[in-house]
Amino acid sequence: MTLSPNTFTGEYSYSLDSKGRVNIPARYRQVLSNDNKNTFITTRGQDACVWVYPMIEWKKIESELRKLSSVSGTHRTFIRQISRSASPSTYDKQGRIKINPSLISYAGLEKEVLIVGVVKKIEIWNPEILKLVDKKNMELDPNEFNELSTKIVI
Amino acid sequence: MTLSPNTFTGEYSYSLDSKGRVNIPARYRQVLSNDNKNTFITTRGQDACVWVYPMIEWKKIESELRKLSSVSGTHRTFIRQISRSASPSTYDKQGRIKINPSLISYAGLEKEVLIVGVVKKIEIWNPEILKLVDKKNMELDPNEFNELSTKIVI
DNA sequence: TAAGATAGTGGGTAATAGTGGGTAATTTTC
DNA sequence: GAAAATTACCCACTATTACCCACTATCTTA
Repeated sequence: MTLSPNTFTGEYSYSLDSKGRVNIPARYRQVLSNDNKNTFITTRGQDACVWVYPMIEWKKIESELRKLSSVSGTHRTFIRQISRSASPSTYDKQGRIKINPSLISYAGLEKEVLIVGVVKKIEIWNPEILKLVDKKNMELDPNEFNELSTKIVI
Repeated sequence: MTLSPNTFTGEYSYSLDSKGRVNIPARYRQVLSNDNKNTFITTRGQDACVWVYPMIEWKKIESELRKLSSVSGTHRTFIRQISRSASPSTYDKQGRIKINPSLISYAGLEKEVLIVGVVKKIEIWNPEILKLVDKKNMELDPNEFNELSTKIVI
């Protein structure tokens, strides 16, 4: 099976163990390009979840951040917010990465987690929370969906 | 784990000891390029924190300083401000650098400090103060902030 | 469907990282 | 130039992490 490199789709139900480790689905590891060196960057998602970027993808963000100036207060704050929660994690022989305690509590993760591929990155959710967020979004944003449909054809 | 050299992300809670030393997280030391000779430059941050530059990165700022006439007024003031309180510090065998008393009082540091990687440099905060600053920043500039995040992160 | 291979989970242990403090060397001050 | 203060260097203890091994479940293939 050869899909586009560094592209993630589908969802998987996995478990977060007592040491804060989660397995990255084998399917996802298989599509990683070699220049990622088996490393992901975990960070806070916009929603209440953990975002997991393949290293290569994160480096693009990093280089954009490097271009911002520390003279501007807004830029400084922005860089800090994005950067502080980002930390690299190379997966072990069993394919697991470590999630920081602060990210675990931010995303409200418990033993059972849902891993969702969202094309360029991976999201890790507490399944209960995702259910709620989904429900809320469906009700709230019909306009945005319409707007999206003008941009993307499925 | 192979990240870009001299690039810092993530946050760590460490302690400032009675001799004014703080540990530089091992992760940060590992990504330092060799030409830094284990040396950082500490200086006043624009916000109420201590900025810690790898020596190489600092040298770029120094060369900006030499070109003073060619940069804008605000930039010039900015550079002068951080330049005047800058001092080098090589970390010891345990990976600790020394922070000047004047910087400690400027940043209001106490025993527990928060070390934040902001890409090109490292910030050292009193966690209480950062919390307040965060809160204040939330109220500022939501537009510019959103613009940045849609452009860079999503 | 049986057997081998692959994937996911749990836990033990050696190595590394962080913290505190002592002492000798160096610098500062009177 | 001597005393005091500061600094640099070293050692030791503890907590944390990374690495490894083993077991079970699932998937694949003959």
